[in-house]
Amino acid sequence: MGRRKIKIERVKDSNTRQVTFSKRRTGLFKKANELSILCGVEVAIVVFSPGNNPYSFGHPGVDFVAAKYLKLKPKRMNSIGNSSSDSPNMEKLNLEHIEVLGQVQEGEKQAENHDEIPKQNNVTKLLELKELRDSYKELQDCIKLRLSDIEISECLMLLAQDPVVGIKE
Amino acid sequence: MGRRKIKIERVKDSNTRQVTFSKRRTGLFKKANELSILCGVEVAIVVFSPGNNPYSFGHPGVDFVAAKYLKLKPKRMNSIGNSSSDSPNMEKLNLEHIEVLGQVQEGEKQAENHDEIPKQNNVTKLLELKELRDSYKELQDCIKLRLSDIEISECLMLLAQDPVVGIKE
DNA sequence: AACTATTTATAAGA
DNA sequence: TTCTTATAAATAGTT
Repeated sequence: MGRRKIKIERVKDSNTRQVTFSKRRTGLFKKANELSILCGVEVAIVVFSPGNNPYSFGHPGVDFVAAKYLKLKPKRMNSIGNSSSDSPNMEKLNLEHIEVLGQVQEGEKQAENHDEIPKQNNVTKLLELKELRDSYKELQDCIKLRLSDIEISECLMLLAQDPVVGIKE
Repeated sequence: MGRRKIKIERVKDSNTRQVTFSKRRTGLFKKANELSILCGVEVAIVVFSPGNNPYSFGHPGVDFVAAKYLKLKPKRMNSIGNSSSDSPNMEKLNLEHIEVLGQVQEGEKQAENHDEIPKQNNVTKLLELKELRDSYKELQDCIKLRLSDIEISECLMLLAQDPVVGIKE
């Protein structure tokens, strides 16, 4: 859409990135405004700049649309402690979650115990933070792994159910 | 941008309006996605269709960006929210927390995308994915809760270490 | 859902 | 930063 075609990937030069951000943010908000008028609909956008400054657009207002959207969300279910699933996969997944959760909490409890020891310097705190960070990393890895498993199994299932005859594109 | 130039005003024909909405919503989300990648920034969009159905796009997630945005508004916060300014370590921890949450939500989004593959016989799998998302949410909540505990305990420790003589601001 | 004539957005340059 | 402009991209009306 300019003098040259560009790949959609992070712009390397920080200055160019800021310029691109300004131009495209303007374009995005303009499009959102047109959409809301043409179709008579409510829209809200929030975006943080490369420098982490917030910019927003909303019709009739960001807060209004956000509130309306967030009201829809309370569709919460309990699945960890309460195995409402008959699926063996889910069962395994839940067990795994519980296990990881336990590990995380154990790590955190250790950190808390260290708190009670007469504090001397930042070394203890740093260790705590490191532990906590490691716990998060572990949890994150576990979640990604389990998600991959589910995704793969679903792909296989789709293929089995509905054999590929032709692939478009 | 089409066969003819149009005025930016509410499209009268209801059918045309719905078509315009679909096309432009797709375009808007695509632009938002490009912006977030090109500039490495966080963005969230919520829009309600002419039929009042919600559509959203977000990187790393609508809720994530919304929460970050809404946090900016309450200028007055107490203990937990402000603790970061008293402790460089806490700052790092908070950033890490945000990062991890973002990555988890990114994983969730992948699951959601698979959700949208239109297949009728996948009810069971879809339910599993739904539960998976819910359990992730629960995990997130749990992590947030534990993090609050840690924050509180660190605040108490800092106070014990360094009794407050004066409170700035 | 595709197609395409046009309009619009924008990348690079000034 | 703001303007210019060649070119890429989006889309209005059509099929």
